[in-house]
Amino acid sequence: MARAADPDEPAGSAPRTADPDSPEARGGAAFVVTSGPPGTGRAALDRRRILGAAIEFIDSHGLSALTMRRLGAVLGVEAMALYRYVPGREQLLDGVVESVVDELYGDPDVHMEAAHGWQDYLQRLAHGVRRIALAHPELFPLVATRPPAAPWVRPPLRSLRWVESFLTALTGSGFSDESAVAAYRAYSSFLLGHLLLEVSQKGVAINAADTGEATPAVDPDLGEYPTVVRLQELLSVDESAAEFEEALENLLGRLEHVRREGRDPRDPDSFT
Amino acid sequence: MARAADPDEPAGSAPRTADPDSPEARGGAAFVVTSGPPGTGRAALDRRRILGAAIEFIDSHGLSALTMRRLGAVLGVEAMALYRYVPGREQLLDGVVESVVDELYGDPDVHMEAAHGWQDYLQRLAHGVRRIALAHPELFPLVATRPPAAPWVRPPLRSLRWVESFLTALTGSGFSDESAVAAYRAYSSFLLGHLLLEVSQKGVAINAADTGEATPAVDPDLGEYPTVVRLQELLSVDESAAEFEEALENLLGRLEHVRREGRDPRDPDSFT
DNA sequence: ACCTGAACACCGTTCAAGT
DNA sequence: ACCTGAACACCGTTCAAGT
Repeated sequence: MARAADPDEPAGSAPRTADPDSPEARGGAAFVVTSGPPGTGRAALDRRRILGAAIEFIDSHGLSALTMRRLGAVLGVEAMALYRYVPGREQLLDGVVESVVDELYGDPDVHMEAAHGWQDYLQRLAHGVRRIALAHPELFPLVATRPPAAPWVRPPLRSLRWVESFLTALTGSGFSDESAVAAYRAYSSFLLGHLLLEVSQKGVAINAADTGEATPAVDPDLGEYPTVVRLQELLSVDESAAEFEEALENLLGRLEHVRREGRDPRDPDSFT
Repeated sequence: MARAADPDEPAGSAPRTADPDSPEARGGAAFVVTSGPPGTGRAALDRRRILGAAIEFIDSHGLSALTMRRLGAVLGVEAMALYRYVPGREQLLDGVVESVVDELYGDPDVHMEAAHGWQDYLQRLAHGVRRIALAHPELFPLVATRPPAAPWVRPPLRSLRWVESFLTALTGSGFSDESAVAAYRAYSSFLLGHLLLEVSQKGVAINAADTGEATPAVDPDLGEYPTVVRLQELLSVDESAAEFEEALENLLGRLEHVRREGRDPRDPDSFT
């Protein structure tokens, strides 16, 4: 009988209280990660292992549950040991984001450079980023939202390696410098908007301060919004994949226009 | 100067200079908000006043600095007093987001319904949202990222009132139900992607766990990225306003196409 | 009716100390 | 060389108590 019965709250947002007695549970038994055969988890600590554990932890418990102490527990170590490999929690998160974005390099469907033309390249890159977003829905808001290394680096393509790859592919395919840069900007905005909303719609707590709460469910007084009510079924249909495809093709078409004109896409008749 | 909250300093734990007795200094003098003539700050506490103070606080100190205790201090009250008006910190943030989004209703340039046609309406609405984003750069990531009331509500147009307004305007202007919904989705993605990136580029710590740190500045080994180096100046030019305009007009053009065809915008020849 | 004091169960982080 | 114990300065939140 740890706590007195919750006084109210129909949708109890009660902070998860761990059994204060059990020393095992100190780090939160609910957060123990299956670590393979006994002994496996004892591997030497290093930065890569820590980042990997953090990613796994966020994927399964949400960002807000990630605590230095709990991450240590998952790795079989006290929180303080992590500071030998990572300067602090903020930098840990930066490392996690970098790590996740770098997964793209291991993606066999996304080869650098444009062997089959720039449109093919941007297609594969976009789908690679989308795969990452869907694989780490709890993490993608972080990718979208952490301050980039430089002001002109735009999430989600937030590593210089990808910016370089993008720009060389385009300038090497007939884009002027100006239009390559403009294309980078448009492409980033497109990816960020679509993927952030797709990931959010998937119902994940796309939330910087995630409470681990379930879906907020429908709303109270829908009576005031007749059109919303009438279209509710249409609104609930998930067409993300097709919409992503369509918007991507539209964007590529626009960029092709820009490329052929060889000038700035803000020019009024680039899109007439 | 004045960041008095420094928690560390190698010199060990010499007794903090701040007088622990003084109730004034408890919340951290660095966060005291000028509250007009003496006595003004003592106004009766209520939910609206609390939300307003929270918005002001986030605008000037960043999200991560917002603490129940500090917010209480700003309002001349202990943190515990806030719980009489707000269930907890998470719900405070939800209220803040709702509050900020509702600023749109007070915007004289954004009237509901489409007196001058749907394109004019979507134009004004987009610019209204953009004004909000730029007015509250520290807050916009929260608007973008908090879980919406229902899965089909898409930030940044995250109030049912605006969804209703959007959908009735479009269905009343010749859009089929399907294309009105598709337009809502495309419009949301466009706004979210562009504004999140614009706000981030403005250099604000567009950061859920903002450290109050300065800009990360340029990068280390730029030598490996020759194209980035060559285009760095172009990359640093801020063309956000023009890019927003261009992308918005392009989107509206696409939607007009969809409207005239009266069918799904995913149809392949909507955009040829 | 409205606010506070004191307390609880956490945090991130430091540092001397153990092995 | 690598990890831990203990401590510090915070958090959010509860609840009985004050006014």
